[in-house]
Amino acid sequence: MRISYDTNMHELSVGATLYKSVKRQILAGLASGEWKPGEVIPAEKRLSQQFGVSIGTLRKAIDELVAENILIRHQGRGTFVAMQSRDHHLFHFFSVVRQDGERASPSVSLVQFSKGKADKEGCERLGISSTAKVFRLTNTLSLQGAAVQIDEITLPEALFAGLTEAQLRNRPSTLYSLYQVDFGLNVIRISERIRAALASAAQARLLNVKPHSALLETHRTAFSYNNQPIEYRVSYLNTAHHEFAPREV
Amino acid sequence: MRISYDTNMHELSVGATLYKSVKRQILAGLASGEWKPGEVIPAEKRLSQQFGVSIGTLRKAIDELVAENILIRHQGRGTFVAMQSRDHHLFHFFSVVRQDGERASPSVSLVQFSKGKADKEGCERLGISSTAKVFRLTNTLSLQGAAVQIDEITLPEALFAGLTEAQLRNRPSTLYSLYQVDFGLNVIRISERIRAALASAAQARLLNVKPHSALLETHRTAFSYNNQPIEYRVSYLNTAHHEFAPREV
DNA sequence: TTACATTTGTTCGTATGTATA
DNA sequence: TTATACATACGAACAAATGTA
Repeated sequence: MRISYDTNMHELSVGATLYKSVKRQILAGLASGEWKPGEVIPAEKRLSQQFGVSIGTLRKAIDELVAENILIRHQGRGTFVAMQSRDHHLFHFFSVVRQDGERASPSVSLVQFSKGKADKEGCERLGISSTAKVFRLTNTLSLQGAAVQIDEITLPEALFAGLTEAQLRNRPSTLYSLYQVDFGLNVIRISERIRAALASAAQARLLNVKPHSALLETHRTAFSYNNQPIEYRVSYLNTAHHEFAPREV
Repeated sequence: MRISYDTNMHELSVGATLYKSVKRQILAGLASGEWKPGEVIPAEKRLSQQFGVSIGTLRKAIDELVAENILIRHQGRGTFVAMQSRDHHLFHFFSVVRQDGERASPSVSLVQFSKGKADKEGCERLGISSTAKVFRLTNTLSLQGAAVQIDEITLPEALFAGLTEAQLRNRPSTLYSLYQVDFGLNVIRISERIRAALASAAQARLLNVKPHSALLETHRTAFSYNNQPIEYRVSYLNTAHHEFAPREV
């Protein structure tokens, strides 16, 4: 058998290999909302025909997406778009524990909501221009009744068009679930950097500590498919009775 | 073409699938020392013949071992047994980066070495009695010439019998390499908790900061096989120009 | 309960591309 | 240049799990 590869047929210009191209096309389908979390995507055979590649190539593309926890395969049932439930978001992305090791889910309270421009670092992390409009919100997180963390969150207006304060106050689940359900934005990865800082007067008031207490300052960028940054947040944690617990390695 | 699968030929009794069986056989070769860290293993074609499987099946077995960082493939050169080198320990367990994101390896300086008893938390983390003897050492870590972190390390004497100050000062590589080479203790997992703290006078002097500056305080327990704790350390990081970078999730 | 269609999982073998020594 | 080794791609056959008629 003679096999000839006509690369032009498959638009291989960027990622160089065919299966990477297929992977990108599947990711595009996810990003566009064509296939939503929890739903089943078309069968391998059908997708391979649709993309004009062999079943093996299609499987290799899906293999990588499964390894990245973006798709989930069930033999005999199909391949599904991974769903990030409240619990997933909570225990996957919330790393604060009590000093005795006890984990609990925080109760969130919105203290400020406005529209404006992002600061310099926010623009960089979100990959937006310094003139772009953003939503800015401030939350306090309470554990066992006491406020222990302040979250200052920046969201690009281009991605969260129409977001309202009421929407935030009335949301039934986590913020990341709201991103998913109301805006089709799935947080699949976060990148964090942690520093120590001294509490400002305003922070001290919110957290009920003395000014110039030591706080844990975390800068987080949250990404969706295709490494698109969708949220930038700076958090301030009172570590008098709680700690930050990174993933074990 | 007629394909018949004679499962008995491949000893599939345990892992159920052929490639899993091949994977186990490769792992056995590694454990037996047939192929040593840093060495190249036989070519895929040769291994597939040796195990009596197709090249695709052999590749699938190796795929998983590569994903687990047990083997490393180099196109055109061969497949190598992964080595846990200085760099592995460094970049796997050292999470401090400069605020511009630049990573560098720290230069370590021993400032104190003694034998005594562990504090309460040290005893708990190491699972030893409050009367057990331990080694206590204090290091400063410098990046770009300036001290940025203090490490206070506690080691059970039962595991590190005969450890000397000279041994620590003259070690050619990382501390964890010394554990491995001189005491046969492999650090395979660490558990950390992070707080913010105010610098004491002594800490301020070592890190060249003002007393009551904010420092990042990390409590780490290092484990060997079978979840045996072998080291407890408390670190104090000056985050004026550096940050703690957890694994991305 | 059984039979069947559908879907993913595993295995085979071959051809060709790309990187390295 | 040549040989070797891994990387990508094709397609076929069969196995196992699942849901449904």
